[in-house]
Amino acid sequence: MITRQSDQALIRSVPILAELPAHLIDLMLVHAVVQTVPAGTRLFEPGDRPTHLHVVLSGRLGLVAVGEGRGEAVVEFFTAGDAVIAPAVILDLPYLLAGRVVEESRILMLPADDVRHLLEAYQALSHAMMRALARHWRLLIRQIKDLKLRSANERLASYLLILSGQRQGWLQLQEDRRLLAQRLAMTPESLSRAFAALRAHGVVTDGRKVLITEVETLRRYCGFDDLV
Amino acid sequence: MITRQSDQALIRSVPILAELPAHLIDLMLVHAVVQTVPAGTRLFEPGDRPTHLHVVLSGRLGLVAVGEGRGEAVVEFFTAGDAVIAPAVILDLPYLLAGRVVEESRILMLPADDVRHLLEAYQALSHAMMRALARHWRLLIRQIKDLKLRSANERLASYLLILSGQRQGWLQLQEDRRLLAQRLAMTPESLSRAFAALRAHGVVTDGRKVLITEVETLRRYCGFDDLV
DNA sequence: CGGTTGTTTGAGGACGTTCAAGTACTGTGG
DNA sequence: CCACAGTACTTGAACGTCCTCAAACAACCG
Repeated sequence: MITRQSDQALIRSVPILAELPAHLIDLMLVHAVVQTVPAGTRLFEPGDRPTHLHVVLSGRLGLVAVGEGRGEAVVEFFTAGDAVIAPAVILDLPYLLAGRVVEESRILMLPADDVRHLLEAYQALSHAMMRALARHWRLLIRQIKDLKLRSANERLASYLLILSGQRQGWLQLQEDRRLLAQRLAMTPESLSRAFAALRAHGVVTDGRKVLITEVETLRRYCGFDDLV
Repeated sequence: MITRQSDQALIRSVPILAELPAHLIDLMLVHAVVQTVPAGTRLFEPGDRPTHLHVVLSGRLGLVAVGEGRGEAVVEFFTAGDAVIAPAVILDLPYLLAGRVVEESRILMLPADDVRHLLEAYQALSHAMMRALARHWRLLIRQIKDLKLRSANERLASYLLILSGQRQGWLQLQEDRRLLAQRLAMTPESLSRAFAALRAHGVVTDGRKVLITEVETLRRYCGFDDLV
């Protein structure tokens, strides 16, 4: 039962739900609950069977690859509106990644069985889910391109350009350096050096604030392509 | 118009089509054509708008990331039954990758407009497509984990274990060393050294044939996890 | 104020690339 | 049948990138 009015509003603006007819949204929410979870919470671990589809209403959550004895890496951050690892829920297969709450978040939890049944029954829902997966698929491709073709410095440059929308000006990093390093597949030390290196290419830093002074220089430095 | 009997059989065993009612398959094939394309054919380049959904009926095709001045990398190989870059077709957005035919293939080409219309109209189709995307999503995740957490040698070991189904015995590489190196994000030289290194962990090679003698040794070496 | 945590800097080393040479296999034409 | 060229793969040496380890520094908080 969803009680808070603010949650109701947030839920109806989630991409996979936004365009659904109201009665279908209500159906999805029958057994749904919303939880406030503090930073550090581990929602699930690799190998767990998904019991719920988690949807981030607010806050921030990291998908973490755990390599026994090989450290951890962040595959992606999820924020408001993202459905977390729908593929595991859809296919009813164990998670490949861990879900860690990075800053306090409100999470909508939809029972996995309900989701699967509704996906089979309702055209509008499976179509919305398909499009959400397609969009996310492209994010992963962009990341694989980065990992295979770019150096550590270039990966940081590319990440900053995407964050900034390729516009000159200040932007605010949402993660601390350690997490950002794990997302960019490098150590915190290398990240620090990468920021230092980018000073020569139009990037100034001040704590978690970053100023991009020369977008074009930075774009050329990392071979940024405009493919959306 | 699809004339060959053998194509008809292949088409009906493609995952996204297999479970559809016959009349829906017929609808999808109204404007479809099947082409035989030789190795080396470039089906599309990054930035191209998708005109067709390509489905591989036989042969082999590589999805290639092109980094201006940074070389090329293979993101994934596609073989019989795979629908090639459905996300670009679904969203009607430019390709992020190039499609290159690696060995002579027969390709089913479905007009993109038709595919999008049918995806909107038919529950069975969007559901099948959603599941196909979810499965492929997990492949990409596994690759990102490899790239972020494993060394070059370990990536090769992991690739061989997946190819072999984790069974002892001979297996046949389908790609030449250069392409395999591009798939594993290393140079052909490093790949050669990686094969040499794996000799100490239960792997023997003879041209494109590879013998895994000690599955367990190899699993431990690369920290292989069983998550399906 | 000391302790904790997050970031930077430096030195040394491991992993992987680059460049260069060498070997093996293939098909071609004499 | 052999000489030759072309391709695929391997091996070696030097170099560069990034990691590891260690220390220094800053900010924050009890």
